[in-house]
Amino acid sequence: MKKNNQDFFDRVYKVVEQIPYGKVTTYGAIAEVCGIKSAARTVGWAINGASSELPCHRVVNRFGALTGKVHFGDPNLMEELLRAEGVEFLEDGCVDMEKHLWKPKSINN
DNA sequence: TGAGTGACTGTAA
DNA sequence: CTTACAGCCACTC
Repeated sequence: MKKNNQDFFDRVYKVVEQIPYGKVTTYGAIAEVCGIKSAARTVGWAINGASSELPCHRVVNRFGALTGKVHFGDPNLMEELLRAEGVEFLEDGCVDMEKHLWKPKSINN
């Protein structure tokens, strides 16, 4: 019962859309809210096939590193977008998770 | 149908 | 401490 794969994608889209301005979240957090915390890798796939309207630049790995920046077409674009939103970066090139980490809540559809 | 890959994470050595 | 391996789920060849 219930579709699984498609539903997972749909959930990912909704979660990413809920990311507030100037905030970021992690793949694991999204996957967990989607019901499969172990599917962090699949979250990346879902975002990869998502619409351009999706703020995928606010999605980073658990370290805050912009691992998906290469998929934006320009490696600097992701960082520029986040900086434009007021997101601070550490010397490591990672997002300041302590200040900008946003924990997604239940989808609640 | 089966094997390989990937925008991740966690544990082991 | 750093490096390697395995697990997880969905997609493509």
